[in-house]
Amino acid sequence: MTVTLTTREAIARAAGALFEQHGYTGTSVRAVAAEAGVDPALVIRHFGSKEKLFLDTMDLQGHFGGATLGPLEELGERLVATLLGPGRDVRLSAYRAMVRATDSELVRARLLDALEEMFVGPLTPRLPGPHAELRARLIGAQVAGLLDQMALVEDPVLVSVDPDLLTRTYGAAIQALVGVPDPTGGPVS
Amino acid sequence: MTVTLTTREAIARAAGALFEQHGYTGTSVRAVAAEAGVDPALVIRHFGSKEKLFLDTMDLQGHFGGATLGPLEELGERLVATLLGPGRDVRLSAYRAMVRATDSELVRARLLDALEEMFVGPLTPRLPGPHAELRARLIGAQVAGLLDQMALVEDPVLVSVDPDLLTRTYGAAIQALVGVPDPTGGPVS
DNA sequence: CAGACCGGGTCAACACTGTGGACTTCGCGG
DNA sequence: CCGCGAAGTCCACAGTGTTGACCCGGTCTG
Repeated sequence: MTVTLTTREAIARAAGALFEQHGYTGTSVRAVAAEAGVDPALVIRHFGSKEKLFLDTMDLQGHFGGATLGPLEELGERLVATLLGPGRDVRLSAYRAMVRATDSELVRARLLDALEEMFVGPLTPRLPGPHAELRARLIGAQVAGLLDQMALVEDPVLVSVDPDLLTRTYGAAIQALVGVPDPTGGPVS
Repeated sequence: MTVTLTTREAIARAAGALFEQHGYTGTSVRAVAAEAGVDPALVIRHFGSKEKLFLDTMDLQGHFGGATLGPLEELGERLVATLLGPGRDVRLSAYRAMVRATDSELVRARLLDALEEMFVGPLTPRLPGPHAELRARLIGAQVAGLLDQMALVEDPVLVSVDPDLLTRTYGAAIQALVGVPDPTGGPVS
């Protein structure tokens, strides 16, 4: 319960909401300013540019927090389950806004950082077998692919399919890159 | 060798080049007009809007033409190999431009169409086992994920890794969704 | 043949964008 | 009390997509 709100916070809050809702190009600096009850030039003065405002506002980190830590046998399923679990809409919105803004090199760098921090870092030392780092990156790619179809393309089949089925099916595909067999069987079991 | 070029063709050609090079928001209608030696208002008159010009110009279809047709045992590898094969840069550029423009509902619909035409349609009747359609869609998601990391995020490791290794490794992961074992062994063989 | 129509092309304008610079106002330390 | 820096305001600039009015050449019709 923040009773008072510094203008900077007010701007950041308004920006976060609008960016998630309408994307990067879809929200104007003037709209953010209006929502925060502030002069447009002021938001630039505080954050430097619309791009920096976007980066300061959106945050992907921590969205897959503990999912890479548990037993390797169910890593695939756990990743998908985390993706589809609580906060799913926020995750999808954030990813959508970020990817659509990849014109910006800073945004690309941020996404790459997120990949390193969420997948490559935690997973590379844990994966058995050769090319562990490459496989960690490709696991990230698989997760990105699912996010893609759900958040960007909005495939109606995927967004409405039974989450458990999706978790088992796609989880098994991810498991193929983990290199540790899933005790529950293959994707077509 | 087209000796003469209708203005409409000239505009489309200029637009295609600029969109691939600088993306949707990165290229202005005025820039396209200048490149085509034409008045900005004319390109709108011919194509209706910048959005429609983009859609008329970019084309994803046929990029995975025959890859879904061969034997199922090597489908995964064949998909990745096709992706990385001749025309790779064009494919990546087109995908990049399309995804970054998914603000537009028309662009989303087009991407969804491409998914249906390139994966769901050809693959669903061929995949053995249950949930064939879902698995076909998820194969599309996997391909999209790889495209993502290469074209959008531009992961330097993935773009420079040995294509054969990438083909084998990621191909095996896709193969897990095909449901037919790859005779060459698993991803960590 | 005159006149109407019509598609292709030009020009100026609109409302909007992100951003920079000049200016005022306010709170605090010397 | 003075001054100084931060916070906030206002206006202007260059650029965006798009529109409407206009023109001009050819073709079909009366």
